[in-house]
Amino acid sequence: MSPKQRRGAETVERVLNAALDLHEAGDLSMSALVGDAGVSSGSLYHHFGSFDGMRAALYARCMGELLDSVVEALERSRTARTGVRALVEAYLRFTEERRPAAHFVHASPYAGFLPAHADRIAAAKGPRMARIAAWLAPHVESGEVIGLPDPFTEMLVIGPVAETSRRWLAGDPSIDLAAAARILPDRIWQSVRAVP
Amino acid sequence: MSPKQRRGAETVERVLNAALDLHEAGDLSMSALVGDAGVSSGSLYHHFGSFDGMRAALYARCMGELLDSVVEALERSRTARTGVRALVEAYLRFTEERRPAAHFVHASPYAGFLPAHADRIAAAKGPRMARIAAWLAPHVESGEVIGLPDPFTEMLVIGPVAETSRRWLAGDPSIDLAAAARILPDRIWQSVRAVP
DNA sequence: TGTACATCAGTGAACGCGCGTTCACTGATGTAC
DNA sequence: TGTACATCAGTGAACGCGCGTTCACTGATGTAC
Repeated sequence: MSPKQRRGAETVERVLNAALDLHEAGDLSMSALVGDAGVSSGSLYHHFGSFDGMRAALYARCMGELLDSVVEALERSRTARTGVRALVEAYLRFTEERRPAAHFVHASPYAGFLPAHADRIAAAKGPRMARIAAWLAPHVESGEVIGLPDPFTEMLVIGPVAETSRRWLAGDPSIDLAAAARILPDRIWQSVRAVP
Repeated sequence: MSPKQRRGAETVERVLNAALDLHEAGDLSMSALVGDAGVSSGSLYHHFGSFDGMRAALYARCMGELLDSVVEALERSRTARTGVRALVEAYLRFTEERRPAAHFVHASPYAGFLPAHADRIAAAKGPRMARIAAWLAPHVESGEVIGLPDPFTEMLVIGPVAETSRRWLAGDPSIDLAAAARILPDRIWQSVRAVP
């Protein structure tokens, strides 16, 4: 189902870009997408199998990009403290600079198309999450970061940042992402550091 | 638009209950709702004005209930530390015990019906949020809780809990709400306490 | 270098379905006198 | 206590619309010999 020719890969890109724009405008549908991307519905089915398949592909791409920028920031950091700070800042920067992608990522979890394409999503998330875990492990072992059962360190770090992004994306005028980038990193660090 | 007779109030309740069940089953639509609630579409329009109006009413009800249980837990606590703990536990308990309501609250923010009914939502949230703020203020003034610009204390407390709930609601098997209730309160407290 | 052929990519009219909405109407409830 | 009347509550057939999907087809690309 993934494109075998250069022409096909370009079409897929064009469709996903148009879909992201349409979703940001609150008007993503098959007919609108076919119009904006300049592609026939048949071609869209050729590449994605279904409309939901297209949405799953778009979700995998956006989520992959978000995790990439987070992982990149993380792997540039040496200490646990600067790593947490860099991760938080990268997440917030992605939200601001790539608003449509961040919006789609946050809007999708209950959209219903994820369960049917769980494998594709896992393929996009898995390797990146593994790199995050690999980065974190030595800092837990060294006693800088508290060791918690599996997803809770992630919840503590991602939780406040994701909630802040979500509110900003929903148009809450009381959210200032720049202020969040100043305030949240230190506070989040306090929640995951190991105090001997 | 709110019911003037007892009969009307009962119908509204019956409709909202059926709608919540249908949403939990992933099948909330006008026709399904009319069938399950045993009400005509005309009656539904009489009370809610539109399908989206009905969803806004359901959201306001669920969000009000969630905030009520959180506020109640908070106001039973005297110290800042036990308050944060009680809030986190109440939120997680609500997620587990009132799954359909929690699910609807988390699934709605990007559904598109909220902006058009913002006033109704604000009426449900406002008073409860004010009580939370009123509870918090003296603990900030006394120097127990760090004073942060407006929504950031909320982000730090709600963020990890909301993210945990969301994952659990989405069916993530790695999330254990009981473990979350054991681990998160202390860690969240570390993120908002003022260390002199 | 040229041609045959399999596969990939793309077309777009047509389809059925289920959605939310409307409206002219009947029945129930409560109040005024 | 009884009756008239305004308002609230509820009915359900009918409607139009836009949705995602299908399919028989043509055109483009790349490979083998």
